[in-house]
Amino acid sequence: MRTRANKQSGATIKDVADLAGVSAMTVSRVLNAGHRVRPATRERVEAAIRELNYKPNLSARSLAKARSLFIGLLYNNPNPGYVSELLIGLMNRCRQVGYHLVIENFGSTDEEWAAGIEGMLASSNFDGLIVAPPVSDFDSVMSAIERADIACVRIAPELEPDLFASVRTDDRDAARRMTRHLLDLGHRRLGFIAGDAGHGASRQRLSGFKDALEEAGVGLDDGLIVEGRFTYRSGLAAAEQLLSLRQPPTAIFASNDDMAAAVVAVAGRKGIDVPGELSVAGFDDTHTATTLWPQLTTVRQPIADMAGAAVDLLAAAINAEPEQDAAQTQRLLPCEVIIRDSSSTVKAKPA
Amino acid sequence: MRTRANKQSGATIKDVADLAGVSAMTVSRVLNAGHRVRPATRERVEAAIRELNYKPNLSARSLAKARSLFIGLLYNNPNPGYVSELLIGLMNRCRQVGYHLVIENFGSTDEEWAAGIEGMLASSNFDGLIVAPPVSDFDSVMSAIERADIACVRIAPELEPDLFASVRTDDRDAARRMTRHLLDLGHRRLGFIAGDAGHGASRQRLSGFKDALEEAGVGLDDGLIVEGRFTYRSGLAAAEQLLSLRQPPTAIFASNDDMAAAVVAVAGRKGIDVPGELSVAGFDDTHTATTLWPQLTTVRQPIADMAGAAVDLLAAAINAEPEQDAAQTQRLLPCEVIIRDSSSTVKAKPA
DNA sequence: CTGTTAGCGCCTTCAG
DNA sequence: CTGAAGGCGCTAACAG
Repeated sequence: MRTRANKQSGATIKDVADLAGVSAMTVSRVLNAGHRVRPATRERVEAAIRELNYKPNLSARSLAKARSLFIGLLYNNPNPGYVSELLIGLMNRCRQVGYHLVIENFGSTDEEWAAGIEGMLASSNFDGLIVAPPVSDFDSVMSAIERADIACVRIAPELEPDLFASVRTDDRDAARRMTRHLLDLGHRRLGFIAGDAGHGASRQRLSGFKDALEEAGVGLDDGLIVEGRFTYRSGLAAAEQLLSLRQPPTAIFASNDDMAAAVVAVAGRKGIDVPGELSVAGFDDTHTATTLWPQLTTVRQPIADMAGAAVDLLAAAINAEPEQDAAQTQRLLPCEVIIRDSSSTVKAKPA
Repeated sequence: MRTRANKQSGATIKDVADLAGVSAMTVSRVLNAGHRVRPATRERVEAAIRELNYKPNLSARSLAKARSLFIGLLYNNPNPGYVSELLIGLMNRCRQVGYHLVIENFGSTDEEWAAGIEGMLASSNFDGLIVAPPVSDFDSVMSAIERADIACVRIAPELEPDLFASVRTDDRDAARRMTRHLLDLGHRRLGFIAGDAGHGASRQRLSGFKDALEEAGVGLDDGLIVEGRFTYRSGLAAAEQLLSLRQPPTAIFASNDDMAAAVVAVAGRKGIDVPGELSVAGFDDTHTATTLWPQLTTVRQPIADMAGAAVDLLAAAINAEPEQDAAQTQRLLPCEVIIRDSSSTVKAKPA
């Protein structure tokens, strides 16, 4: 016979109950770990579940619990690497926790979102929302969510950090540690390519760079700090500027991988060996970091961890009693410094 | 008071029925477009739906229809750009059609999948499966799905093309058109960097290149075809080889963007201007294509279209009567040739 | 600790 | 063409 998409393909809670000689309710209880169940009965039920390879029907559960079990992801991020890792992290954790993830994307500007968000909130029934940057800083979106009184977690928000729970990475600390790595290799003339000043992460990374220099008692040379715009092309210009200095740096720390890749390219054109004569470090550990040769020493954001934390936080918010709007939790996750081939100890330049 | 995750946040079918002065059944009918409903009644119902902003409860619908409304995506692809675009495309279409997408990933080898797939098929209840490459060519996976008798669509399969419905891009045609673009620019000495011969797309792209040459009556010079392995580093070696030729090509078509980026890098080191003295074309339109400078002329796979087609095909398969296992549909989608800054007309080399 | 009762919101089936 | 009854699988709420 055909089994495809028929009734319940597997066993139902009733089957398990019968086999275990208990009522469906008891099975439900061992499943949901709420009420206490006598160990012996629990055993029998669990055995029956295994034997029948019973899997609860999510639709039925969701219907009975009056929870959609759906989480919406509001996002719009031009960086595919970030998105895919985020999505995968979110989905994995969602699956573990029993939620399903639905993607929503209304465009790239606050205005476009403003047009769509209200309707979405009214018509979809999400148990909660996870908002990725930069949407997590779109005014219209966040206030619409607030009005709708729906559980929400923001990822890497920059504005109003107390609005909803949030998860973010510690970019400043990461930049500090990467800089220390460069210092430990013996470098003293360190160049830094910042991102656009308007970007919060940009400022954090620069601060971390300065922190490390200060801690190490290495003087800050403003001429060695140039501003890029996170693009490859801006990195080209910045690298050109730094490497044309009368006394060029022996190491350059770029605020993202694209700009670091540009540094490697410029060095290549100028016949400067990386990492022999110039160490290069990036930030983000994107595809290019390992694509490039030499592979880039860079900072890896714990995106999967962030995703997991976001789901957990959201689940907590969904289950929390609305009355107790305790202070919103904020999780700060550490990044990882990944040392690859683009950084090495200072070598005497064979000028 | 609190509306969060309570009962049904919005209106139910009953509310709509009451407002329209009909029974719930009638509402259900206009919703599901099955049975005929008198135009006048339909009107009233639709008005009520709009007025109440009614959205059917998916869980209830799924429960009643005995369909999970879940689609599993079996995937494992190291390329983040591909994954994220695919995911987004799939989810968007799924949402339109009323399905939910659940990701499954058991690892990167056929063996790892073999270990997990059976259990998954037994315990999850997907209405259907979409299988992305390279999993779509894992023997153990495909035969397990066949045994489980579950609806399935494969994306870009290479082996046994008739097994299940499938969607793929026409890489050969795309390569042919890109090559023609280069020929149209006046190039006659065209270099080609192939991917690993084991990869089907690789062979397709090379064939397309040869097709175009033949059509244009340009002789094939085997010395101008070198094999890479789709990696940046292998592209470096290939470019080095091509550009060291006594009579180097004036244009190089690489089988993917990473290798094309490597060509640009090597040209840079050698002081060869791109596109002034050398035109470069890639394939895939990945992030690097636009990150790089000059931006890469490349081929864009219609990934979102493929995703949409895959969902549509799957929906059809799910709703089809199992008896009528008609010939499996295969959809072949055209790619787009994207002309950017890395290709231009031949210029006299200022040797 | 466990069972009973009564739905969740929608759709199938069968009457009108 | 439309309505009434019943159930999908599960879990609250209340007994015992």
